[in-house]
Amino acid sequence: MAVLSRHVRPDQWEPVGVASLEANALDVVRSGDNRSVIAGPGAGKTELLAQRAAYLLQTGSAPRPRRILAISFKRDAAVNLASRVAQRCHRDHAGRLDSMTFDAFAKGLIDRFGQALPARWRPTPDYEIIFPGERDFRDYLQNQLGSPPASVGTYADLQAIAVKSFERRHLVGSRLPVGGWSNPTPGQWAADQYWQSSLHGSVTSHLSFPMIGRLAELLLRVNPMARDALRLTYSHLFMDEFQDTTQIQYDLVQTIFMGTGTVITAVGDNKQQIMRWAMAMDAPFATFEADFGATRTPLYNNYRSSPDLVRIQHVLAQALDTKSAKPVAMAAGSITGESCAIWDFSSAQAEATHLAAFVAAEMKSHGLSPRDFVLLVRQKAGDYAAVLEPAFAAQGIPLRNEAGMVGHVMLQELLAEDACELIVEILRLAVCKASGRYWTLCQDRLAFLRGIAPDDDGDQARLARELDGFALDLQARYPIPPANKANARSLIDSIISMIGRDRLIAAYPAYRQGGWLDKVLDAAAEHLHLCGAGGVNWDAALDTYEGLHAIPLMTIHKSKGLEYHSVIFVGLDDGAWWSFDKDQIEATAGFFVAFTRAKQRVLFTYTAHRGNRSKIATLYDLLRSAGIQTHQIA
DNA sequence: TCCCAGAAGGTTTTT
DNA sequence: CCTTCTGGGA
Repeated sequence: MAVLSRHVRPDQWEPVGVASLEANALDVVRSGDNRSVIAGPGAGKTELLAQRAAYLLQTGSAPRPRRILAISFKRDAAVNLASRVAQRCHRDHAGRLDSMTFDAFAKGLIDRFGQALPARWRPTPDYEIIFPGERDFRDYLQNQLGSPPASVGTYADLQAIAVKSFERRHLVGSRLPVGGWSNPTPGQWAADQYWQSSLHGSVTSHLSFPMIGRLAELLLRVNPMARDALRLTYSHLFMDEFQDTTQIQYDLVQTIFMGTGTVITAVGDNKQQIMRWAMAMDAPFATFEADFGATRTPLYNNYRSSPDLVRIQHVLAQALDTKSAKPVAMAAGSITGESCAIWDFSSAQAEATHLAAFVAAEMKSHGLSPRDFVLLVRQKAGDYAAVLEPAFAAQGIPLRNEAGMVGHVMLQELLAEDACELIVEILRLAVCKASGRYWTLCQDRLAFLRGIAPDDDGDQARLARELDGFALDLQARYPIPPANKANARSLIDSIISMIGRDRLIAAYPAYRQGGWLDKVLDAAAEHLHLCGAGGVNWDAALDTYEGLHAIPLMTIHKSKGLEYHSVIFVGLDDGAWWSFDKDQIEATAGFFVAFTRAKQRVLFTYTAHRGNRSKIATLYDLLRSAGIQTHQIA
């Protein structure tokens, strides 16, 4: 791959690392104005941003020392974009892309400039972060609020505030007034009381991420110096998954960048908007286009799914947006027979047995791995896992509930933790036979943690010797995986002390707060000892640890952005889709997201035992109108 | 302490 | 849609 640090002329720039881009994508890559890119599933939205970053950096359209800011929702999306750009660009170029989550961006602003906030809104420098579940708005509203002044209202007015919408509507519902609310409603008064006690009620302030977002917006509104510094720093802004942008995020971006020369590219798919219930804006694209004079540019290609699945997707897409254009299927189909069907079962038990046998048979006959399949559910993954897991185990296929808890940490979260990744890499290096690539991985990571430059041969060599010695020692002490949790924990502790706990905390700010690092390490120990049980060897234990040969089970929401050869949606019934009437568009969007994860095949299962199919009849009608058959299986 | 009726939850990310 | 929690009363 061409990795150049000198500039390329814009007219000579070519996309890097992909065969081609469709015309509109290339247009967006080279654009110099604000764009909202609406693109369906599999259109290559992240790839478009990666190519645009490469173009701007390599042609000098984002001129040094100015930078590109890429804001994502989720950590993995932010990391994914950064690594794609790093693959395509010289280190000097890639280093001018700041790819981060919205929350990391807002927190960074508060950490840098927060002390410049007016006293009434100023958090302590060592403020703590409050996560959902660590606060109780019900208790606050019912028990901790005093009586309001007569000008605000009565005690009964306060009790009338809905607990469920207090945070969304009052606490972080709108931009914060610099001098406080001048004529507060009962809701605003209660919100202000909460703000003041969170900021000034104890030695350290306690803030949630939505609150940090609101404070960051206020900070930049009242502090033109900080705001101008950002405008000057960033020549370009990317926003991924824009359909799920919240008002808090939008307001911050608007305060910083509206009416400036910073060029914004917002990318997403309004047909995949499934977060409105969690504060996402109603029509973010239209608002953005109106406020920023952005041009809408759709993408038409689908690089993910077979032509037959793309055809069915289009039927669903039209239910969400009558004007949606038919995508161009770019991937080939590989399934003989039905690429989509509805399977009826007499019981959840029969369903589990049959699905497990089906997956096992498909793996065998078509050389597929369990990771080519996904079991999707609407909600309560644990309930489904309880029935499906034994059936798949009977076929020799482990099932992994991504939302399952290991100790106090969700499995999916645990495996994505930096500390956890490092531990696995070091274990692989030390105890596995084919450990080649882990040497480079560990060496790079440890060099980063210790601040050793890539070209510092002396220190790099010393690090390599230390790693080598540590690996030999570990091999000798743990010839087989640890048999109990205490053993696993002491193994992990010795790895952590080699890495350097302080260095870990310094490099990853998340470990600075609370007992998160210890929660992660404890969960890692628990998981390691469970995976090593039953006298398996190290390779097998670590494969299980990483879920390499397990079929994943997850909710639709967790599957967003992922893709699989075959999608098996378990439970297409009224029970699972209880909220269907509340917001039919959003529910159908969820259905669309589930369907569009598949590259080759989608199966829906139903059993009357779990519920009817009258409330969601429109979903069944859609499938029927796309020619999909229902089969009574067992 | 138990029972009952009505309310609430479920689908999420983030250092 | 079904399950679990909550508060008030016995």
